[in-house]
Amino acid sequence: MLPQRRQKILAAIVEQYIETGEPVGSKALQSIAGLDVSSATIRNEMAELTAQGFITQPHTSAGRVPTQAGYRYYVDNLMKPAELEENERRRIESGLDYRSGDPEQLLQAAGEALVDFTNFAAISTTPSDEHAFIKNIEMVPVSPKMAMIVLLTSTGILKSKACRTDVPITADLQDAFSDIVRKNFFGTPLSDVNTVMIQTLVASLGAKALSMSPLLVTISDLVEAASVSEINLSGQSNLLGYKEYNDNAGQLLDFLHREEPLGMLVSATGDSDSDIEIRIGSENRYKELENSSMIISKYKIGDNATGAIGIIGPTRMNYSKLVPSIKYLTDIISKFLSDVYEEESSSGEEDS
Amino acid sequence: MLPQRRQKILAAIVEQYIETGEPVGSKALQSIAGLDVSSATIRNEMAELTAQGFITQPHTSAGRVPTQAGYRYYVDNLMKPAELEENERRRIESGLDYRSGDPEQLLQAAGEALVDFTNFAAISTTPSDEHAFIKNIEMVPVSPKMAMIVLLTSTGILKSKACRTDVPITADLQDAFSDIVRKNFFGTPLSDVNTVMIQTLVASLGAKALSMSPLLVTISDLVEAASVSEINLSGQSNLLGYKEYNDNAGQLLDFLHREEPLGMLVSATGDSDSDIEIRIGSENRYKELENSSMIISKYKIGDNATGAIGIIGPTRMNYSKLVPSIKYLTDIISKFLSDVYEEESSSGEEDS
DNA sequence: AATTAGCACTCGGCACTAATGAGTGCTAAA
DNA sequence: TTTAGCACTCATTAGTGCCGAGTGCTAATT
Repeated sequence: MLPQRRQKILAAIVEQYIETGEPVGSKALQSIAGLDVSSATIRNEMAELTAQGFITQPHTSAGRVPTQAGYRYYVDNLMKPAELEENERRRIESGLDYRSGDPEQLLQAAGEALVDFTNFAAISTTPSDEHAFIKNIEMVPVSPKMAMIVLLTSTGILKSKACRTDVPITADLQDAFSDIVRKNFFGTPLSDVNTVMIQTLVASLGAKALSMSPLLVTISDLVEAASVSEINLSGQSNLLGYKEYNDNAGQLLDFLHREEPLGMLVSATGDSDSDIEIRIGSENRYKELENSSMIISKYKIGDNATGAIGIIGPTRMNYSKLVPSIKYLTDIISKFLSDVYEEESSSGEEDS
Repeated sequence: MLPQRRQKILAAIVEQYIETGEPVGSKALQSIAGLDVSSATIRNEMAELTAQGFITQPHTSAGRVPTQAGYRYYVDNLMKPAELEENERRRIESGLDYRSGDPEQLLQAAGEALVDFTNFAAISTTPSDEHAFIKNIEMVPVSPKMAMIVLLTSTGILKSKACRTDVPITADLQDAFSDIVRKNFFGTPLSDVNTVMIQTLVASLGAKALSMSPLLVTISDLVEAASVSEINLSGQSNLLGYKEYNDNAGQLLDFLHREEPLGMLVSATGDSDSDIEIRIGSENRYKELENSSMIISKYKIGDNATGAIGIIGPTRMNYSKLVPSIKYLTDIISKFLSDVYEEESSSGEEDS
């Protein structure tokens, strides 16, 4: 635990640097930190802080800049989350007009809202729920030998895919299909649908197997697509503006463009007790992000389904403002989605 | 019409500059252009070309660079489109695995394919068809007072939206709904569905009006969403790498991020006789694009539905390679989509 | 009349230097 | 323990001179 005065100085350095982006010197601190000591005393303290690794100087004759450890200490011990103002709340809310019931769209919109509000890049995932089950499957003929299969899950995910059948689609075929679907798929957990299950089912169909097979395979594809939680990234171009990325912003954007690491980033959330997580610089484990921070928050639908939403930006970001903003957004999302999908997520359990 | 030799020189300048990005001087041209004349002669010709506005020099002691007019002349008169090699064709095709029958996804994938292939940004629109009609509407209950409405159009566009009803959803309600839908919407052109039509319909329902109204309004929303042709932009971050955008690439990305002008850009396609259009620099009418070129190509589904796909990049792009590539991609898209949706787009007309 | 060799000229880019000033660490006094 | 004072460091900026690629022009050549 740092002595009181040194804490004050560190906090002042971090906050000042976050605001201006310039290294902050002893003179400037004198007036900011509200300490009645001379710049020389502050310099001594700064020397200590430097020795402890909380701040550095970009070059000998410059002011100090927080190190990663400095930010970490600030976030953990010094920062007091700002209270959101009414108009800020409204600004966040206004971004997400929840017209369509589609969770994927809501999360997308939430991402955009964060982008607008924070001027950083936003990342979000659609809900994933290991207990999600199949709510409905419809078959819609679009041409003599072609049908659209539509899948709806208990978490509100809607997926569709065209499917070419080997035989013409008749009313009989449609009836048979909806029969099979009703018996074998309604209420089935997504995780239970796999290649083996489909093959067993096809085998049991006898004469109908030939005509049904492509349709059932399509269902399997759809379930797979619905199981994977999608990751949305938006507002990347905002990052260009920050001078900390200066010339090699392209490198960061390229990194963010790849899907895999993003998944890791988001899914890593969870070890912390609180549901908001701040990762500073190399805490992100990827060296492309060593100058970036993430603030990621989990949302919940009922007790099972979860997803995450957050931002990515330069380490120099206004943590004390952003944390409550993201927390607030997460609350809204949780509420929205729970309102729509929670009720029946439990009422349908009897079915499996 | 420029004299033969001057044409050769202009072509050589354009091609060399496209390749290297450096201003090209008289000496370099001597060896490239395959002309047996001295550099002095070439200089004279270059002076002429400069006077005619086809090339400029960035500064007095530099080589020449094509002007916009120079590119235009090259594209119109000198360029011979490169023959695509087999592996290039494969590279383009491999990008778009046409698994889902969704045109929106196909166009998205096609955009990505172009991004990978060209290293520029790609832009694409989903098909729009003034003769498109409603193929199917389904209602899927998701909770006691909540249903998902799914709309499928004759062009394969699938839209869905959650809808909260004022009264509990009963089997009766569902039957009534599907009855109304069958009678009033199946086969109806999208353009016929509007607020007036919905209101008239609601008015005619009598007792059922109250329970049906929100559902029908949702249909109207969906039709609207399906009518608007969506614009996809991808690969923006590729543009960062090009030195012609150097410091203000962010400005271009911001511009591309706004939707409205993009729509204008794509929809402006059409006056030309061929179905591929090249717009160089300020021919794009937006000053944010004065250093950019677009190559846009229209695809067709049958005779009615059309959309466009193309690329945006710096004016210094390899036109002779890109034009056939994009043409090829367009052909594939047209074929794919026509295969799936053309047949029934005509077979269903009897219904309205 | 067209082409070419030769030459003076232009100007961006690079390397080098000097001046500036913000900010530090250290020492000695309070 | 705090503070005033001072020498020192070093990024930044402006100024200077040189180099060389490439030009335009002129006069000679074909």
